[in-house]
Amino acid sequence: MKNVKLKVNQVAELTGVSVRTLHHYDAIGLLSPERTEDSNYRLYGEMDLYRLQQILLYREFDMPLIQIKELLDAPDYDRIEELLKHRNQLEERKSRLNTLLNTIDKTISHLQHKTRMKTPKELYEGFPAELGTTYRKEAIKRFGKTEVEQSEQQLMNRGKDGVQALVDKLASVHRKLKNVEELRPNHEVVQEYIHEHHQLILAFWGTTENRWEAYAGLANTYVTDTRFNLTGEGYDKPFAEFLREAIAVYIKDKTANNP
Amino acid sequence: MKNVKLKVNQVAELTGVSVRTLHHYDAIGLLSPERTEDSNYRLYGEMDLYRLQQILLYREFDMPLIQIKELLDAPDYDRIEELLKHRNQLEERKSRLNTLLNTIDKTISHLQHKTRMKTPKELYEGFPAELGTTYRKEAIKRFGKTEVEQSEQQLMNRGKDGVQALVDKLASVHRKLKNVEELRPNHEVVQEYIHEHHQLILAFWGTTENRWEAYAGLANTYVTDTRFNLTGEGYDKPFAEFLREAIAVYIKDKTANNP
DNA sequence: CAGCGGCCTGACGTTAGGTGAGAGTCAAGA
DNA sequence: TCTTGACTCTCACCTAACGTCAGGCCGCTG
Repeated sequence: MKNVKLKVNQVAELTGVSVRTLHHYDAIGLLSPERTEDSNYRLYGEMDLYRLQQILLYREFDMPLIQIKELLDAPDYDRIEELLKHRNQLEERKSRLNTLLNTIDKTISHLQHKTRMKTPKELYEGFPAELGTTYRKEAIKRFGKTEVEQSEQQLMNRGKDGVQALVDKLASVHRKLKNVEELRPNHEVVQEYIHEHHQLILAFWGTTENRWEAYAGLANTYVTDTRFNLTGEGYDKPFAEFLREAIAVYIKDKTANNP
Repeated sequence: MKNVKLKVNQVAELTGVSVRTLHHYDAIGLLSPERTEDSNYRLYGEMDLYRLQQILLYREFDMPLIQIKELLDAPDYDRIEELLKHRNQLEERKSRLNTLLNTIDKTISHLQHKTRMKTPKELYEGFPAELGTTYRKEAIKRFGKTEVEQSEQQLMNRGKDGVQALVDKLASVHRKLKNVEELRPNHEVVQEYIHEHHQLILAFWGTTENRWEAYAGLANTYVTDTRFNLTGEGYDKPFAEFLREAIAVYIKDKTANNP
């Protein structure tokens, strides 16, 4: 007969529970092993380990520890009764969960109907000019109708608020860029913002594929097309040129790293 | 436009939440209504009530309040995402519950097989020796086969659980008696335990009729038959003699009072 | 003006441990 | 032999979502 006597850490590693948990079980009298004479260390014997196994089993059932304690101190026939009771509770929880899942589905669907839109026309309302209907025509020429319509569908799936979020974020990035207009176009911070800008443009295009030529073309349009109102204060040529430079740096950097 | 302004108790009755809950939601900044100028009472307006409705909806989904707070302060499209995440969590919980139900069923079935019995043979397995098969033969000689079989049927009608309960209780009484072995056999406490013992033995005999001679015979057998293992630690003659004396006192006392 | 009900804040308890802090213990290396 | 690091102990505060007092303020009514 092996006289196993394990200390807390050994038990913890053996069973996967934390030392604190063992302390706790001792504190509430659920599992109180003997102690060493002098140092007062906890020593777990075979019986203790068996009891711990039982505890972990019942704990798996989401049973409160106090109830587990009663259960383990009761004979088998009482345990069956308790387990049956507990089983019923679990069954109730399950049916409640099913109800919850249904309700949550309804809620989601409701929210989607509230925010989903149906036509591309609706989509382009409130769009930034550089990505509006004019761009759409050019895009169809360049990428083909099918792909453009796919992008539009992608965007519409974001829901009205989702698209608005993109629009807002783009405006925000423009503002941030305007604030660092005095820096070199290849400045770290500027390039960081340009990266954000690029990601947003890609989102508008409904793609994650890097269309460097298109992006460069967009940068160019900022300068040549006076209709653009990036900062909300009219056409700003110096800023547009700053942007074009910064974007050029960004593209050169990216295509150099991932040719 | 009606300018509803409700106090905590009115809101509580209207919505079914407790006043304390409203205080709590205020404390964590989830729902902070305006206050009256002088008395600092909380006043809930229409918007507050609507927000409370939302809170209760999401709370139904077992969503932590902190998360509900973020959700309600976020636009619709973010909500959908959060709800979808949360839906997944619920789905995981559900599948975990199913696993739990299976495991608990196995455990119950295991315990039942451990304790269930079908035949008198099985009945006597795990029986205390003084009431086991040997006793049965003697009992038939003394009381007749019919009556013994009736007793057995009685016992089996208690169900597997019930019989095990009796066995356990008898063992428990033995232990309690062992603990007071040092007292006089006519000590109040000892006699109280002997009374419990007597009741249990009568239950095993499937009768409520006082068979004093049989009980005295049993007490005698404790001493003479070395197979008996009352304390779970082998034959214990001094303890058996203590028991015989105590039972003798008990019988004398009872027959004196109810001749 | 006293009393009563409603309201307030503050504080402690609940579960099943997590996360230290401060101190004692043990075995091994310098 | 002393020191160091790993391990252990207890004490005690923290979590979520409130329940449950306790002590004190407010307003309305007899």
